[in-house]
Amino acid sequence: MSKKSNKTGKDGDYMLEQQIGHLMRKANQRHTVIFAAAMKEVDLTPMQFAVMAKIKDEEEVSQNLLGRLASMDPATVQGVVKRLAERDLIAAKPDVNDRRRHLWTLSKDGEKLLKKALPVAKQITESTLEPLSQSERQAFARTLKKLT
Amino acid sequence: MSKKSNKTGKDGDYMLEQQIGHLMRKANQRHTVIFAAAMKEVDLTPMQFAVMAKIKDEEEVSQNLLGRLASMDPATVQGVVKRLAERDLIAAKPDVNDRRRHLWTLSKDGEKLLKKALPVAKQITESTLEPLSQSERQAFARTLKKLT
DNA sequence: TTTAAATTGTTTGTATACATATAATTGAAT
DNA sequence: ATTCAATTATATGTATACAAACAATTTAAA
Repeated sequence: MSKKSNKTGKDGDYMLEQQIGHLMRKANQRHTVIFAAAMKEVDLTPMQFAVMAKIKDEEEVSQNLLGRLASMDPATVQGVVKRLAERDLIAAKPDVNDRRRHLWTLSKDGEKLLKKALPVAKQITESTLEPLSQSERQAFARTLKKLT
Repeated sequence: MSKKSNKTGKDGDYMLEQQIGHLMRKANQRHTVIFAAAMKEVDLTPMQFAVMAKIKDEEEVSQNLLGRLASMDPATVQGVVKRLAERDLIAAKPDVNDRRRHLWTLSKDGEKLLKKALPVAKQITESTLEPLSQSERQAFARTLKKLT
């Protein structure tokens, strides 16, 4: 009666290993390990790198906008920029038009480090997707975008 | 020359929104929101629920094994069980054969709560996958398992 | 058996992640 | 122009997540 592919076992049991949340979490864990290993030299976390990449795109960004661009909470982005600023990789100037805002930019060191980090980041994406065929990669990305 | 589907932009620029790590992170964020909303009444986080589901499967488990079963660090599982134990949802007895170990079991309250949480968890999986067709769901799960 | 190696659990420190609350400031509505 | 609402950044508290170091104990090896 019950099929082999049931996600809930014969007694309606919950099978953690079959749940999509668990699978996403584990895939993410693997990606995080790959990321940390590859970025060991430049010493950037995924979110630190994302923030720097976004500042580069925008040239000058307020902290909140930065968060929205990188899909981060205002409270979370606050800590990320704080740590990057402590390392003098980014710096903030006051916004003359809006005294609430900090406008973040890359420092010279930040630009230099990001230049080193960018090809590493591309390699990380490649390594993460390595177990998949080209068509699987495309389907995977398409599916993830639907889940956003 | 450069194709529309390039992940790196015309100047070799890094496009955060196209990177698989970013997409996985955002999909996970959405799942987390769905989880928290659905589990609001029983008040269990994803990891708290996973730990309880695994204890139910095993009847009695040591803390470290619990972590391995739920793909958690020993240091992380420590905090999760601590918080569940504080709520008297789980309890530990010493292992007579190995004095290093705690054997965790569900309490009466824990069993009762888990019984309420299990159908909610299934609903969470369903809601998370809702934007996908049946075949997309299967492909997605298969792909995630490859990335594990 | 005694020493060495591995396992179990704890602790500390760093980094997200997000809810909630707050102060400062800006923009909109009247 | 004044009040009200929205926005920006900060601060606090809880919950993962994992590296690194550690004490207690068990297992394996010599």
